[in-house]
Amino acid sequence: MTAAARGDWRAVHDEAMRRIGAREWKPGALIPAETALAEEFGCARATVGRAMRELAAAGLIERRRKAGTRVAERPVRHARLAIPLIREEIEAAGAAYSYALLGAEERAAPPPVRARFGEARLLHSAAIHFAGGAPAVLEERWINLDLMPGAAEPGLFETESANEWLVRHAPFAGGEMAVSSEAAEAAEAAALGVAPGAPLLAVERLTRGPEGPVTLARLAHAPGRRMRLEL
Amino acid sequence: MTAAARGDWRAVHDEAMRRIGAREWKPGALIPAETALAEEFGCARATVGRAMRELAAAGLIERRRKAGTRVAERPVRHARLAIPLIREEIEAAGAAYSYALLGAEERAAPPPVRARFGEARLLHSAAIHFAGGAPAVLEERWINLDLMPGAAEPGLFETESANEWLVRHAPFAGGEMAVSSEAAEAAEAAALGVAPGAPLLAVERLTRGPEGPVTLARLAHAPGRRMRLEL
DNA sequence: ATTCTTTTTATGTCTGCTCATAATAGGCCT
DNA sequence: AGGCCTATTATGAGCAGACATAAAAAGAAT
Repeated sequence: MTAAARGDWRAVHDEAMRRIGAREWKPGALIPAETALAEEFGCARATVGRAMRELAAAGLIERRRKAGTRVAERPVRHARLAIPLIREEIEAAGAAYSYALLGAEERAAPPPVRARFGEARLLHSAAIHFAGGAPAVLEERWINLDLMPGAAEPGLFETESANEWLVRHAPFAGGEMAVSSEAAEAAEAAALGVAPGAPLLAVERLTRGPEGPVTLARLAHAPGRRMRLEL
Repeated sequence: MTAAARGDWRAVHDEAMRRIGAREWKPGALIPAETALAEEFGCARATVGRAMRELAAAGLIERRRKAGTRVAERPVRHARLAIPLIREEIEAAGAAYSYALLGAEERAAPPPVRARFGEARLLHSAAIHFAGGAPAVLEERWINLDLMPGAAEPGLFETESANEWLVRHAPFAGGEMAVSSEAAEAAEAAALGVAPGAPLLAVERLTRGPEGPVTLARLAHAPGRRMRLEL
């Protein structure tokens, strides 16, 4: 019969997922070829292919030409973290957002920063984000002026955070992020209004454009703040 | 001419990405319809569709039937965190892995845990993961015995961590994760061999199967450990 | 037996074409 | 104006057939 309707590849996808979950297709084992599955489900090979592509993207199966498709030995699970603007994050929590720039100037960077940007001219900025008047996040940032010369304009980050300006103006091609827990140093503690040694959630984020690294930011979150991810 | 070769949709994808990055297609603006792009690129509509589907999945564009495709106002960026087994994470860092079970028993859970599992019978377990002999991660876990009755077998987690057993046996349908920075409490500090109040990276992870919540884990990472994500 | 070459095969992708679906836009009636 | 109905249209999905590509398997040559 006509099959199709409103989601044929999804039916294949779900059934395959069920079989994997039910161990009908065991971890590491080969599963039938696309042509065989197409015949079994009474659909075109492309439709099975679509379902399998989604499963592969989710890490549930591994596919190789000629070798065939096998169930992932250990499904590599991924968690997704939505990266909101800090302003939106704070406003979503129902608190009033405000922002204060501590400084922005072209400056020579320390070696660990230089290592990522090479010989580029760099703008350094520091700022605090407040939630309901209380300091929530301390932001320290380096911006590649060779790639983003517009960032050097004086007073640019007085009212809008560097992050928001960059989101609107910087091309994006990828990046990395690292999260750790660190004891607040004296300067950080003073800026955030917490005791020295208080546990901060430190997020370091390097953003790359197609032509190279654009910005490196370190966000120190005050104790009590959480990052939520989905998996 | 024949075009194609090894990735025609990828060429469309990359060119679209370039135009978005270069603001040739402005945020919020409609972009040409699939048919128009297909003509421009000299390929089939399905090929353009494939490229656009990937861009939509990446959050760069938003598509609606009839309304057309528009560039996302503010590209929702997200970072991907690969969730490895703690053993693999430690071994990948070049340290010797070992593991000690502190206890595993059926137990009544405190209200915040009950809130997630409802009336299910729960197994509680606690364990430490060592990297090169030094405590690295303290793991406290609740397992839904109604969904995973096999977890109740005595001695099961003596040599293999609950996490590894669950990865192999528990069906997976989704979950949530939260990361925060917390000061080590007395008991945690003693178990991890750090000073009370030391900054720990606390990861709480709830894993759901198709029939309900399977396990809730809290991993307290010793100071100095980092979580790396890609964006 | 080992190494090189050829065949085979499963996936990856493209093309044209058809139909389905959702939402807008326009027309019609009150 | 306001509300309802219908036509239009961009995306979503499917099918059959074709060719491309990578890798395994089989065969040939040393």
